Amino acid sequence: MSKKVMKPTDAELEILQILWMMGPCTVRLVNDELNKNRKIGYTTTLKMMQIMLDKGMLSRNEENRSHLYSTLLNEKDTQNLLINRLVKSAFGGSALKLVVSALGNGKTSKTELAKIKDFIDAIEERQGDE
Amino acid sequence: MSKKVMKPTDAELEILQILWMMGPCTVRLVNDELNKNRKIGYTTTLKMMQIMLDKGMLSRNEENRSHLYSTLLNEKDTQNLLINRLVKSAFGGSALKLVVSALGNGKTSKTELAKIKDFIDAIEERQGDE
DNA sequence: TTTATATTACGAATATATTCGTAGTACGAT
DNA sequence: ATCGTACTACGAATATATTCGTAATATAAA
Repeated sequence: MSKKVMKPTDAELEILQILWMMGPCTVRLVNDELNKNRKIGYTTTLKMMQIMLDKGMLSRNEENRSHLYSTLLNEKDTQNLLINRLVKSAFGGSALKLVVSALGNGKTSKTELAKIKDFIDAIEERQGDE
Repeated sequence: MSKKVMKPTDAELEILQILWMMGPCTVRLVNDELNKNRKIGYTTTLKMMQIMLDKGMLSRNEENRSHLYSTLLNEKDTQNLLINRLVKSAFGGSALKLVVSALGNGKTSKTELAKIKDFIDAIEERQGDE
């Protein structure tokens, strides 16, 4: 049971985000959602989702005339893939540098910073000594 | 004086990383460096760098026959651009989630984790109260 | 000088991503 | 049954990214 992980394109990621957030959707729903951000034709969205189906990123339920699409990509796995790629391709392999860059823009709130420290504490706790 | 920031493609990023690391380089040097990771033809690298020159990502010194290319993209700015895009496109806009994901794979050393906490402390210090 | 080598310029093939139009079909309303 | 609407399938245009071959030219070596 190997988990499916693949690198989505930008347009595919837009669609995945909607499916991750809203669960199984019709093309119509996804297209409406996309159009909140930018103008995009219905058949464009349809084609994209058909391609993603071909690629094995999505599945669909064809019981009804308007099909219900679901994502087959795990959100966290995909996020990890993208982060690891970015760390490798733009930060010389250093996750530290990436984190510093992510936090260093001054836009992260005190609350969030505190949460991150808590999170690190938890990791350290789990790691113990080695 | 607006700083130049643009989104490089994957292949372009490979080249940028080399130039950021090694400073101004000939095509030959960059190509040799690329071939440490994967086979890629000399004229492919040349063409890429010419395209990047067109796009305004690189400049070059033509005094000698073999031109010396330099990057015009600031490393940190580019990193920030890529991170911000990733946060937006895959993490629903939450830098916190990205950081958690980056640190959560268990591959970050105690030393690095400690460094990050120090870094956060420094940010908090700088932010003061608001 | 002649020859061999390294470099640039450039066109073009290939691959991939993104967009949409058209045609066909199912379904509900009249 | 007919019409209008919503949906799917599919081809294809467009854009962009990636790859490399060929030709021209400059430099160095013989």
